[in-house]
Amino acid sequence: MKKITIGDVAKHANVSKSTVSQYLNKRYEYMSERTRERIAVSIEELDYRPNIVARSLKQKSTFTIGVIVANILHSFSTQIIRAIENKFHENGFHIIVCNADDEPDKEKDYIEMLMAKQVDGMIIFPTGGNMDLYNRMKKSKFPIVFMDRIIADSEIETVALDNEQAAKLAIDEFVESGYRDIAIVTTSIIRNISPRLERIQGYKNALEYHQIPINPAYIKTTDAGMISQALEELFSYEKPPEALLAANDIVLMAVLTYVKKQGLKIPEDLAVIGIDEVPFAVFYTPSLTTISQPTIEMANLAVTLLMQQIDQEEKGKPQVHRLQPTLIKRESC
Amino acid sequence: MKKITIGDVAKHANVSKSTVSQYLNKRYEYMSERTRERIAVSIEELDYRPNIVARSLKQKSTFTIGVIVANILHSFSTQIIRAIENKFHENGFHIIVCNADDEPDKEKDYIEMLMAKQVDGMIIFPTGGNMDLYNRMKKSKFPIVFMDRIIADSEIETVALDNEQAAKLAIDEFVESGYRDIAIVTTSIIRNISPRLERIQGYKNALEYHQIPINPAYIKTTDAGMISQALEELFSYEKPPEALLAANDIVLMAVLTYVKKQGLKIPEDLAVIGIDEVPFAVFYTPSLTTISQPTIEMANLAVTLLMQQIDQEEKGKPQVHRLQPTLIKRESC
DNA sequence: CTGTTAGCGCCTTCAG
DNA sequence: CTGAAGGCGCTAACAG
Repeated sequence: MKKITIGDVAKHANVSKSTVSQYLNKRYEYMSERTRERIAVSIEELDYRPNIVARSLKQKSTFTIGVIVANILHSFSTQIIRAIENKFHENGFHIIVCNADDEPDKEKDYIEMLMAKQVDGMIIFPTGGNMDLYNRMKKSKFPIVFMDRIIADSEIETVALDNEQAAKLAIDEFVESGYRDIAIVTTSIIRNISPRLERIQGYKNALEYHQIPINPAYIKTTDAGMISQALEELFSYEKPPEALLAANDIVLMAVLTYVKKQGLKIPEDLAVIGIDEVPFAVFYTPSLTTISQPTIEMANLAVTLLMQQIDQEEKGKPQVHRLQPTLIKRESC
Repeated sequence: MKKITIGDVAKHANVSKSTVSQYLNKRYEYMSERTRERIAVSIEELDYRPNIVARSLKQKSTFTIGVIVANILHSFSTQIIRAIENKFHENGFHIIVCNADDEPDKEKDYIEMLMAKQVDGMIIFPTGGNMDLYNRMKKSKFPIVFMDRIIADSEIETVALDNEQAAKLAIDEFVESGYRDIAIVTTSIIRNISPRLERIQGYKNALEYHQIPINPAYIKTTDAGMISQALEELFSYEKPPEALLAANDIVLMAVLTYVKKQGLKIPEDLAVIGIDEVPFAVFYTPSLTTISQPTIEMANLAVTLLMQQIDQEEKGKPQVHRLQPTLIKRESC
């Protein structure tokens, strides 16, 4: 059951390897009708398939893209991955998805692996812990675009949400509904992950805008596993918040779990808005008001930007591209 | 910024390419301490990374595995993918994930692409629409394991849930809670997708076991988009069911949406059990009783079986490996 | 212990 | 219009 190669086809069709190669690459302008036909038949009969690895070696292009997400547990990540895959599939590219688990070391490993595999480019949700690597890649003009998280001074094309606006949308909604004691809880901030910082900033700005004093005790940032403790604290205050912005889907789920355990009622006891659209938002009772990210556009933009780099279309200065969130009004606020 | 190769390293270290190659492959038993050191330094200085594509061409092994899921929208798929990726990562393998979208043509495309890319093996959630292809792969001893869906006569190692048991667990629970009018709804069955068929069969067997007559009107199978209509029908009957088994997570979500729209109360108006564990099961009110698949074990088993094939460990007849579901008792029944 | 020599399967001039 | 020859970067005998 040996693998059949271009040589076998050539022999079978009584032509040379290069002729077959021409055929494969659709350069049959200067090829006789007859040979073309013969080659087609041979390929068919032998059930030949070109070896992409060999081709890649020669052409320095593997038609595969590496995608590294910081944390695949966020529904946002999987949504983006799906959209990216779709888009690349249209372009004949494959993607290799890697999950860095928020660990810079793992990310580094993956980046090096993917480089070694000669991927044509990468889309990364950066952990932020590998500046040197990012810079080296940038310097060597390796095609790369960042997603979701802004890495200061990285000079790398980045697609991100307008996070301040996301928080603002939520706060505006809360305020409009008459809430003033509004808390925000996000996952840990110690590694300066930009969306979280920005969402908190947006929260503060929005409160200020509405002339509501900022209560630092209403801002909780903690590891995913510690969210329920943070909530307990929040609700042990003399004046617990009446509204809460969950800065991502993981926080939202923790909040809902806490709410259930405490027998709180939404929105009477606590109004809730979550950033990130979640599948259960519609049928949860009450249905959940969310701030949705335009995942498809974000993915498409990232793909486009990457393809431009791959195709060497110089594009001036790399930028941060901010896409706009939208509020999906439901009943939790 | 040219790519630096093994040749550059050799030159830099004043040795031959093969010596460097030895070094890279950790065969330094017969290598002088000095050369080893020199090579290490050169690699460091030049920031050299081996080109895996070239290595793959030579070694006929790419250390990458293709994973094709029939439909990535099932949470089960993503859970399995995560687990598979984890496991392969331990083995130094990468995976390329493809989504066939339940379209055999797309599946075919992907299989051929992956073969062309010389992946070392594939794990497939088969659509069932490419028997000829499956057989050809099988015949050529290409390493492959099927997941989730049984393809009759395929002679391919398969990891699947004991689906009849899954349904039985649910029915037993319903019956124990005093329900007798029990419906089941699954996504479409026209392409004979085995888990769905088996779950229905398990449902029937279990009812029979409990000496409850089977009411065909209580068995609904329909496209994902049409589930709400099916439910409407179900509830327009003179005697609507009091309990409902959602055969997968997509159905479950549709059911919950319907329930909300109609203002039904779970479990008073309708008891519900869903097959597939879902993230919102715990905090939904009432929390949802589910039948959980042992995703991690299933993934690990699939990986193990595939690795055995890759390592040429002949294993006698291929089998269908059935893993056991477990009931997670909560409040919806 | 290290270097030489041949490829892996394909693509690409460049003759013919 | 077609074939011969060389090379992509790496590995694997086989000499030395």
